[in-house]
Amino acid sequence: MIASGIKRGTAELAVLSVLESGALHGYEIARRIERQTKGSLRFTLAALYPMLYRMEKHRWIRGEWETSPIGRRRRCYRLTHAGKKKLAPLRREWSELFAALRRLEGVSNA
Amino acid sequence: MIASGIKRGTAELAVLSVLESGALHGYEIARRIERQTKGSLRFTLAALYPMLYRMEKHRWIRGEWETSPIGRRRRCYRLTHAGKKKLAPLRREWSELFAALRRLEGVSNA
DNA sequence: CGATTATATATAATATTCCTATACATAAGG
DNA sequence: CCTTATGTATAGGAATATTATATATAATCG
Repeated sequence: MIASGIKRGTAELAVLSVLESGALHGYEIARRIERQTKGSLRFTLAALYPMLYRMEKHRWIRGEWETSPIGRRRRCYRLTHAGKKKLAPLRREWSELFAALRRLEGVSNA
Repeated sequence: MIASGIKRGTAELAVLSVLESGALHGYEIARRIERQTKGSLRFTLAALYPMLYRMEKHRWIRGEWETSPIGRRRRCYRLTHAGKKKLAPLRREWSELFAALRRLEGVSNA
């Protein structure tokens, strides 16, 4: 797993990315991030929930309570229009960071 | 410039990277990072100095007071053996983070 | 000749974002 | 019955960046 100090700031991008393909609830968001990154990126739920609340406050996502097939209540989040618009510049900024670190020879060019 | 939330955690890698090619003092480290990344990555000196003290405490760098040609006192830092050994795994971890974000389609594959 | 910019280091107060620990509640499997 | 999985939620703390401030000197510009 990638150390906490290094992955700092990635949660926002990760959440927006996994929500792009459809609505998910918090617990499932955590699993998707872990699975899709093959375990490299992993967030505790204690980190994820406050992040989701912040993002909802910013109007990038919107949560709705629903009931699962077995009767569990859970909060399902979907990207808002503002959230979709936020993704592109966020990705650009991350790409720029990677380019900057490559220029410092901080990471490989592969 | 890349926003603070995103670049969080890069300072350590950036400092080690610019020190790899030779000893530098704090003020110059800040300039090198900014110049080499074409302004993408920029740290305030108030962030850099405590970072240098931490890294010296960890024995990754060692500082020595010297006097510049015009008589200014400044603290010159160079990588220690431990600091050089730290760079490789740190770079691997950052590469792994980039790969993880690409798998989430959070950034371009370019 | 005075003001600003550049050089150089240092600390205090604050913000953000992650962590561990804890709490609650239910279902499924061994 | 006990553990693991499913779900959401908050408290307390750690790490790393920010702005603001302080000190001190040299160079440059109007």
